[in-house]
Amino acid sequence: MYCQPVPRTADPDVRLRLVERAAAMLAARETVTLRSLVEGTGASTMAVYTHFGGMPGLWRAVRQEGFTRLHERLARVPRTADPVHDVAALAVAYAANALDSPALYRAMFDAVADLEDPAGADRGLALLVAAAARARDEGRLAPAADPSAVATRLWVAGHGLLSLVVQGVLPADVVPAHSVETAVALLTAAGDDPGACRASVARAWALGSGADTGSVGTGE
Amino acid sequence: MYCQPVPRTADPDVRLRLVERAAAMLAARETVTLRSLVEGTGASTMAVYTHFGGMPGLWRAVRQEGFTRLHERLARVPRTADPVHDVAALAVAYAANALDSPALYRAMFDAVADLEDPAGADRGLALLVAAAARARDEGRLAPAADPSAVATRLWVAGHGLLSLVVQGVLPADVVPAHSVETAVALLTAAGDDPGACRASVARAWALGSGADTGSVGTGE
DNA sequence: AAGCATTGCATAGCAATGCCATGTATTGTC
DNA sequence: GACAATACATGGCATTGCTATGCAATGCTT
Repeated sequence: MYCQPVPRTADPDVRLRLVERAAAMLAARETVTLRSLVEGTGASTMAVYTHFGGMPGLWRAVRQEGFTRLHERLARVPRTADPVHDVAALAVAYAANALDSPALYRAMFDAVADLEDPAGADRGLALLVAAAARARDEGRLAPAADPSAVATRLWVAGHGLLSLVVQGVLPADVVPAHSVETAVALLTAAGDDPGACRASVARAWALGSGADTGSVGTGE
Repeated sequence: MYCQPVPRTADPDVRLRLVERAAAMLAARETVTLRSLVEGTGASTMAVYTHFGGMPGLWRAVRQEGFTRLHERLARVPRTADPVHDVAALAVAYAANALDSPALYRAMFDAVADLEDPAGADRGLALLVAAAARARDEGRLAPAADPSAVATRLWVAGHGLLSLVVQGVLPADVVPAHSVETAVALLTAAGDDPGACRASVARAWALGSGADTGSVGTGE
């Protein structure tokens, strides 16, 4: 294969280009191989080795990019006067992110224990923990409720649902109803009033479909 | 590589041998390649193609075997007078199965939509649905509760937890506590009495650690 | 019982993959 | 302006999944 002699200085950031191209190929359902990845970028296969040390390193960077995008999306969720609504809104954004790029979501959790910056993946969860803590502090959850535990349960349940949807086991249209029921169960168990809880959670999902946080249900 | 001229008749079942060897290699954390798989079985690489059509077919058979073993384990869970306890006992067996062979569990859900017999994977869930239906019929859950929906929520949450544990994101020792809290929340939301529900679920997990259904907590 | 098609597999070789040794061009520094 | 360091292109290597070919054993047919 011939690579045009692109000037050295015109090299904004090969790392970024390669990671984004890998993510784009994932989204396009193309198989990402070393050679198919560099094809079209004007780079040779060695670029992958100088920047990532090999294909495992590239995948690590791709997963990191996935968690970065997830965090950015979660951070865009506005804070309202209803903390339980905000907890659910974070779940909506999480689901929308996964359904918008299911292949990337799969790749993220393919070897999620192997990341460049493991703390980066925790930052998203931290937003959920903070929202849960606010719900407790404002009296919606029981004073003894552990925000970290509640957030973890929500995240674990959401991940289970989305990983199964992303793999085609469950259809995408079950996500809202399933999420609402599970979230209401977990948050009610944490002390919230059942009726108020359902209202808050349902409102987040109703708003989520079509809002700028990304619509849920247009996945795959 | 030399393969001893084993007599043709002495061929109990190459399919079974290959699938079991693949599962054993997964458990031993060895990478399963076409050649490393057949090595030691006295078979050549062609056996994989005559029986499975290729490596994807082998993996399909391995996943099927995983779901078969899971179903056998779930079917061994005895039925007691407490249907909510039985629901939780199925969850205990499910978790024990996953933690006993984490690599197989990962492989099962690696492409779970691609199975020889998709209905085989549903048979395990059917046991959980039946237990939930009994809990409703015996008055533990609300009459309007949908056993299928309740079972699915339990399974989805359990899968989320176990897939994260199996990948090293969460430690295995959080499984019992997390499972109890989530199951109590979901079953209480379905209508069970909070106190009775917690007692039933906690008893199942207390018995599960060390019973012949397989101990939970000795994973990896 | 002899011929013959079928089945199951061993051998060997192919294309593609990830990886790396080597050489080379560009950049920054003194 | 020489020099070291960096970044990358080239080419080749081992391994992977796969398959074309041939052979041996089995079972059916007559």
